Amino acid sequence: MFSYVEENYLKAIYHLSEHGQKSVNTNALSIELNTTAASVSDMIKKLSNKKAVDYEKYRGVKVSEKGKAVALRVIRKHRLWEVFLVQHLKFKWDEVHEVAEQLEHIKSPLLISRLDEFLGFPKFDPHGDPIPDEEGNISTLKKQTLTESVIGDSGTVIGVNDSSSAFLKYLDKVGISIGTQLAVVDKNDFDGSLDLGLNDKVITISPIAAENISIVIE
Amino acid sequence: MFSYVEENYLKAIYHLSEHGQKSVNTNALSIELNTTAASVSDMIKKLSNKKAVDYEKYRGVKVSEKGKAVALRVIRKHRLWEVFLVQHLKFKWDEVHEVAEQLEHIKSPLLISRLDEFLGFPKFDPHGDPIPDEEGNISTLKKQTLTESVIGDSGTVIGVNDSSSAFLKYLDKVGISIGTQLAVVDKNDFDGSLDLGLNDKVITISPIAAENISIVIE
DNA sequence: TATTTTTTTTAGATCAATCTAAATACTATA
DNA sequence: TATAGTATTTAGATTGATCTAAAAAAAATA
Repeated sequence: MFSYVEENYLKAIYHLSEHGQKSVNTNALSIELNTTAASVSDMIKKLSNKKAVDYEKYRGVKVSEKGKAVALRVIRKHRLWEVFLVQHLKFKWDEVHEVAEQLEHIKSPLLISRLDEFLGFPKFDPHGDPIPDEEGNISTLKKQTLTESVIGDSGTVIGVNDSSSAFLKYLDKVGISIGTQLAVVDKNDFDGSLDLGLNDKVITISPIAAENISIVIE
Repeated sequence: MFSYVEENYLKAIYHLSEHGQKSVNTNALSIELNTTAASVSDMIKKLSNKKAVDYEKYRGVKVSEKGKAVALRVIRKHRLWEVFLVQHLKFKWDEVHEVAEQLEHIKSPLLISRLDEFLGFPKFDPHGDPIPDEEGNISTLKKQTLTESVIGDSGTVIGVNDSSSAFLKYLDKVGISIGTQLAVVDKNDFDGSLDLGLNDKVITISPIAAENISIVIE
């Protein structure tokens, strides 16, 4: 139905439009996709004929409902593969993008539903971005770093922003991993450290660690 | 270096030539690749310019050392992904081909070496075909069904030819899975059943089960 | 061996995706 | 509001992969 290239255009339009809200101009797309404005113009015309985008000449472009569904399916695949790469193949969170860009175009609904199941139906990717479900529903929960959190916030760890082995080893030692439930018990202004409640105990982490741990509030 | 399409041609040439031995004719390739003889002619010329095949007009084509290396890398990826799909995503052995045809073209050496490690460095895919290593070395061990085995043969289970859930449940019950070491202790001519030694015990399986279990002799 | 049949290659076209250069439309500013 | 500047689209070409139809070579057969 949609080619590899068309899928990439729809994904880029969806992203640049901030989830399909505002319309996207040709130049922005040509930069995002590393191509020329002329090529973008051509492709938009094609996607418009296929009813995947709403387009008025010189006025920019938006994804249609149909195009949005395509984009969300591709994003879902991208993020599920990222989870697989990080959690099972020892990729660092900053190494996954290029490979996921390829894997996201594999066409097999069975593959993706099985992968989702294998991964335990994750709701966020290793960067903390939400994974759309099969119907394209996407969580509006926002990730935040522990630095941004306030006393009383409690939620689930969904990712880390530093994937050095030193940091990962530290996280392992203090008992934090993806999925860990925790609460911000206190913030110590004098040095920026945080007291976190996890399970029954309270641990203290440095501001540097806090900056690199992302949670979603539930 | 080589496009998706070029990789598929090299793989097809390698397969039809029986591991690069005999030369392959245009018509056979056009059937294998579901295309026309004219297209094949064009592409062979291109691959010949890239030194991936040895080609003389009207005389057929063979993979060069370079082309063989490409083909083996693609085959390696295909078979590793098949193992993943069957062992971790619950695919039946006869459902994997189409998806593996796509996955085999993902370009990332890191991905493949990590996948290999994740899978435990398997030597055979779920169809019993050997998986080339990173250097393109490929086992010459031949798979055989237990039906073809003779008394005294001992080896490792590398695949099953029936992936019905009934059969898989049966295998689980009798303690046979991929990787199981077993020996053919006896064959009972009157009903075709086999006595197998595995671990310390001896079990008897029907000729139907024997037909559907493949091993390699070590 | 001459002729027919089959296989393979070439010639020329098409399609998707891209490009450069030129034309056109919008926007900002004097 | 005219005009200079920027953004966008169109025109026309290119590249990779494919096709059909015709020509050429090889193989089979009378």
